[in-house]
Amino acid sequence: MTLTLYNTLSRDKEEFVPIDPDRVTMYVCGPTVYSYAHIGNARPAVVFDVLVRLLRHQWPRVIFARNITDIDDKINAAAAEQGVDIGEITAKFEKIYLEDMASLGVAPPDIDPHATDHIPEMIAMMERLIEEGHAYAAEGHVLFNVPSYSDYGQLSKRDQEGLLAGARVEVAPYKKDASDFVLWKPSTSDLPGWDSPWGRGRPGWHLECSCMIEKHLGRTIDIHGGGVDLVFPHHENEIAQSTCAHGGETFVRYWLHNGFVNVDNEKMSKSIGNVLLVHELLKQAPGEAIRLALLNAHYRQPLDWTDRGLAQAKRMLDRLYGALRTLGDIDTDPDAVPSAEFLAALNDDLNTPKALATLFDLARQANTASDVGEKSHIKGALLTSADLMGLLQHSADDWFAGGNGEHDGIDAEEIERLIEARHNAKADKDYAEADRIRDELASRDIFLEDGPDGTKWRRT
RNA sequence: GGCCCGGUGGGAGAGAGGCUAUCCAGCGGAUUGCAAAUCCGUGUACAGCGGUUCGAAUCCGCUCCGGGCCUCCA
Repeated sequence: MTLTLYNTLSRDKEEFVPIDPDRVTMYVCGPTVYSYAHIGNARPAVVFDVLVRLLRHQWPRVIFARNITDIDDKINAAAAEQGVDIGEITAKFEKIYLEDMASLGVAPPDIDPHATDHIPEMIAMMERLIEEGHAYAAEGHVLFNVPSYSDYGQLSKRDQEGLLAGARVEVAPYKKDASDFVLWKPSTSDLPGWDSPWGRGRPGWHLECSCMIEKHLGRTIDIHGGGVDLVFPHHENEIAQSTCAHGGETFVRYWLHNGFVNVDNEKMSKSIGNVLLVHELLKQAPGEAIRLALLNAHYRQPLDWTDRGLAQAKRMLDRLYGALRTLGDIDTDPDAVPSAEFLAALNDDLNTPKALATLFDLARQANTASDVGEKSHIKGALLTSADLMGLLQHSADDWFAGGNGEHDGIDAEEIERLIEARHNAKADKDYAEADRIRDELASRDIFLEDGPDGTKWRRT
């Protein structure tokens, strides 16, 4: 099946054809680890996790790298404030990031390169760029000379005049051109630094990705992803660095960018105080519901995060798991594959909302099917399809036992005991007692569903 | 100012010239000891105004409104 992807470079959907079908390469900009991951950090992680799953489904070998930025002025500031080494900050928040993403069903990448492990590569690339006349040293800095690369601006569709007109930052005196950007900057003794031909310093932001891509994936990769806010300047600068360091070779063939997450129609920001952290949201809803809420809109559209939307995502999963529960002990078709409609939706530029619609279609079929073979087939299609989106990763019983994440008190054993008591009451036609037990459980957020196979329960 | 996105029923959200999107919520019915779940049915949706067309939510133009990026940002 043909995969089409919207390429920011062409501003159009293109058929995805890897350079080497036996080695598909993809890189996504990962987090700067200086604090807890918020829901905006989670969107690209989840979205590109779905893309990797889809690529793996259709190509034999996919190499996926997502970096960890572990040297950055925000990290330095946090370390200074807490009086600790930056390594303490980055180790702590990298671990938290990985745990939070795992809660959302995001699989770890094949490679997770760290910026501080690639200082020699960065120095080497800067030396190459200086030799080729694309970069220069000045006052302990190394700067990329933007006018030296005539195609600069191709990704963000900006010309260099426009850049100058829009420049809102005071131009440093050591810059040859106002649009030049920093590859390396000097560190004072109180800041982390590494020895270099230009003195003790630390890397600028953009260079690490170019170096880590070159080292781990190659000079030309198939897909590079990240949030739309990275189009300029980060990705534009990556293109400039890598292309110039590689004699003009194509750097990335398909550029993919996910839309922003807003909260109640406002941009998340510390000053507004509406930054939603993943580890806080996990107290409100299961990780899979958060994941579904992120996949309920097309990845390129802006996503407005609301409590209502998250609650809806939870209910949507209730419906899908409800269908699984109806299927009960039916064996999954061992030859199961994702449904054609589902694959077609995902292959159309990762149309996850449409893919979800096909999942609900399967759920309805599951709820109405009577033939065992048919049920087995539907169950297989539902599970394998959902798996490509990282959904339905639990058993139905576990899902309904879990409720909205954190819950108190009553355990499954006691619930089962009360259900047994109610069953006996019903057998004695003592409906008053049966209803009393139902109400008692309901008051503790446990809801019963009588069915032909006995009584099931769910926590809300 | 430059560049780029959007405005779809009560809510979320696909679709992109003619064909039920789907989900959440609501309402009616079936089913149920009562419920829940489920099934069936139901909702005068495409910001406005023009234009193209046999036919426009979809194409074109204009207007209004909202949002993003423009060297910290996912």
